[in-house]
Amino acid sequence: AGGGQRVVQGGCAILAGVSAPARILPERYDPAPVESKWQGVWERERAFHAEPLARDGEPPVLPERPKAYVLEMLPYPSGEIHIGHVKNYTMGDVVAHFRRRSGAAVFHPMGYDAFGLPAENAAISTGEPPAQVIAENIARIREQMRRLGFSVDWETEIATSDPEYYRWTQWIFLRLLERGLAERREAAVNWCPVDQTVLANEQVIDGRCERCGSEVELRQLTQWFFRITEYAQRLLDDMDELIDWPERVLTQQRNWIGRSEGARVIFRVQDGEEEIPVFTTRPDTLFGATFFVMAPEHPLVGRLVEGRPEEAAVRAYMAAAARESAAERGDAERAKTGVFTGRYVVNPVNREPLPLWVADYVLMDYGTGAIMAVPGHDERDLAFARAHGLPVRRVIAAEGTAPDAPLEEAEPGEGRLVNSEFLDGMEVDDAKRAVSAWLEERGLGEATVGYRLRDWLISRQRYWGAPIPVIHCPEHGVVPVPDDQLPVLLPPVDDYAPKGRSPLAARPEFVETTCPVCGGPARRETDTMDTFVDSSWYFLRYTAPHLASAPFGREVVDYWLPVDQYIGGIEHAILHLLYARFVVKVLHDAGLLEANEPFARLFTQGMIYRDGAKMSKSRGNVVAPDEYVERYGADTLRLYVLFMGPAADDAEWSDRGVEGMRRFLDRLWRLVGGLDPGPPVERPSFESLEGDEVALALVRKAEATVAKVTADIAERFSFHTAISAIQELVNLGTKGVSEGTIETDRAREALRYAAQTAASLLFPFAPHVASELWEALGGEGLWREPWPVADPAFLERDTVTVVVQVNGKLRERLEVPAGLPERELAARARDLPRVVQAAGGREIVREVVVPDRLVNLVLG
RNA sequence: GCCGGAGUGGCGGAACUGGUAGACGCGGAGGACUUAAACUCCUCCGCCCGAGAGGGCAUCCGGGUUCGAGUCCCGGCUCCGGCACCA
Repeated sequence: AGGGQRVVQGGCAILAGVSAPARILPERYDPAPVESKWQGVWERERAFHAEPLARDGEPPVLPERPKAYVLEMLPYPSGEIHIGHVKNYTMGDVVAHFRRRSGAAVFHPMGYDAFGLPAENAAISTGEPPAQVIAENIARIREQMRRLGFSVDWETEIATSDPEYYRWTQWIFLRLLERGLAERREAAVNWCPVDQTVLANEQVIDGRCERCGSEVELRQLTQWFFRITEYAQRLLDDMDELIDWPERVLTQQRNWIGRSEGARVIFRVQDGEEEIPVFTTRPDTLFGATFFVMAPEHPLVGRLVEGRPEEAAVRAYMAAAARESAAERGDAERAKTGVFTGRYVVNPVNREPLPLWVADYVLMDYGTGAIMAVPGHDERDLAFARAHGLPVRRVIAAEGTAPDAPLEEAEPGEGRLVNSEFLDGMEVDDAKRAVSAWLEERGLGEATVGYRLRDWLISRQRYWGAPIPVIHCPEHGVVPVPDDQLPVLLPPVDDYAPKGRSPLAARPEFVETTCPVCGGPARRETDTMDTFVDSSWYFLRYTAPHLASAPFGREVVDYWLPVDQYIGGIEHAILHLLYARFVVKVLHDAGLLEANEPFARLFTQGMIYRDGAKMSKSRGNVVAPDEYVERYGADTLRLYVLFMGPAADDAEWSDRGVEGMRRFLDRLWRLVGGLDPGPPVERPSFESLEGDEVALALVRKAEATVAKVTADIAERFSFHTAISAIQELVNLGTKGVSEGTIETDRAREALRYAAQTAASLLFPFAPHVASELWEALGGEGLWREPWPVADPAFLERDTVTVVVQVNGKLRERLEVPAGLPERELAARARDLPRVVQAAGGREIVREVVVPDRLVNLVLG
């Protein structure tokens, strides 16, 4: 379409002669100019900036409007964004736009999880410094996101590797240190031999490094831990009350925390003073204990065997256990090995001496590192007893089983206690309570709870992270860096390749310092923090991105938190999502924050596959977002990633599907482009459309679509059905045009109204093209246009289709006025020829009538 | 083994409170437009029988509840995710 056609609009139709009619849009939909135009408009108008933010020396003004903090998990700037990010950020954008137009103050920030191994490894491979690599990647990612048109508030953008940010990561570390929740101690820890650093338990998957996949070793090292185990119960309890999360994520966290109820029972070493407590979930089987086992790492083992004939064998066993990998150690199928120590412990309930063994099937970091072995009722203990010729005793007998019946396998659970003195005859649960009470009265134990969760190991022997802000003084031990000396800046180094100790240790000018307490010479801690520490509080910092006096402002953070809708990948179910909950609870307990939970609602998206496989560069099946933006436009891509299927499910990529989505936008573009110029129309009243079936059908469909799309976004997170509803509306409009049924003025107005509605509803998904269409239809600023509300008059029908069944089988459909009385409905149904035929003369014994829906005639 | 989720056309999926199974899209078949093609538009497509009218069978399998079940209950199968030598 040429520019000359605009003349027609100016009333010079005569001069323009018989040339093409006025067009409100170019003939063809070309996304590129449309998208850059609207991106420019939104940027100039600061359309998506939200207040309040915390600023130094400026008290915040809190809005009266309801707030909505909409957040997606921030990306790692280790390369470009991939198609999974597009899906993630588009979902967030839909919610943000929807809430904004529904009247909420919407906070929708973005940042970069910029510290950590991915960025550092990228730097190592390119030879550039990590800071430079991530700066380049951030610039590229930011540009990609802009081209996708996300309604992000770029004024609050942060990167966790920025000193302005990690200063406060260090500050938070110090608050944990103050509260006794950060602790340096020796423990058997996971060591990745390729990445040359320790890992948290959460970062070991099936005995392998979460990042590089290599088999993890166990090493005895002194490391920094966050005592997340102190919060195990609260992390569990608050799941039920405070947060609305997908069941599978909650289940994963529950499994990970692994609560089990049981008892602590104290065993005394025979001929010695040592007391060795055990944790058991089956204190009722205490009389069935026939031996006792300690983990090879148990600190008491050395002392117990010292100077004894068994010492050499035990020490050899301990050394062998220390060489095992995490996977070997965890393998339940392996033969049960162990050595006898020559010592005995005394069973507190019956004074029976039990031989004390050391075996690697007992783990040091669960329970107490020692167990009472009950081979009659525990599979592992039975395997060990059989391998080493130890006795097996029955203490639980199922109904009809003799107390001395032999045990073929470890029998758990149901039955009554036998061979157990004062417990005999009790049910298992009663016996548990009875024995716990008995032990407690005598100071020999008590009922207690065990957790599988381990403390969070946060130190890393790698360069690209926030330095742990403490100083080691020969006089004063571990001394925190004073708050006013933060940040402890990450020094530039030449060689940050992993060597098994922090590269910071090779910089004397970094390491050598003075003790803040005594001023004497001291050494800085050289380990850096796990990146999951950085990302455990970033959503707080967004509310105060440049605040210099504090990590966040109390009033502002209390206004925005908790995040109303958080969206991200399921892979963080027990990493980031658990850590962030923990850190927020700690800050809450420290009185720094009102919120007790960071994320009120969570949505976890599915993965996108291609050719039946996970996308990867090596497979060559990666979908590059930029190429699709180039070819089809950002709006098409955004729509397609949400249309693929339920947002929570995995989905298979299809280029044909993308083309189909583009065809839909082309169709809508042509529909709107064929309309006349003019101002937007109001919704016609229901009465005014009486008698005009075409007009009525269009407005009805428009209103039904409003209701459907609103519910799908707000209540169901069902974006693919919302999009298909808009497609139905558009299809009805294009069908009317192609069939030539839009003949009356009322019908033309209704079509225009339907097109406006389609553009309005499409906006959260495809904001550029929707804005352009809206403008073409005479509207302006669709991003601030109130979200439509359906008129209920159009949702009610005056005629309805009633289904007629005979014996539950569909036989006929009946078009009747809505609200027809039951008797009338049944009478009409009975007389239908097909019903009569189906009945075949048999008597109707029952009529089930659901008004406006169905009649079911039951034959005798 | 324990915990959680899921099984619907050729494919992705829809059916939200037990009431028309298959919306929307992909794919396929036929047609219109075109010199031709692309684009676009129209019609049809769960399976089986039937020329048709119509009928039968269909939501993983087997039972059950109900006038009526993809949806609820019981039993089983398969797949996916988490935990697992955790005492």
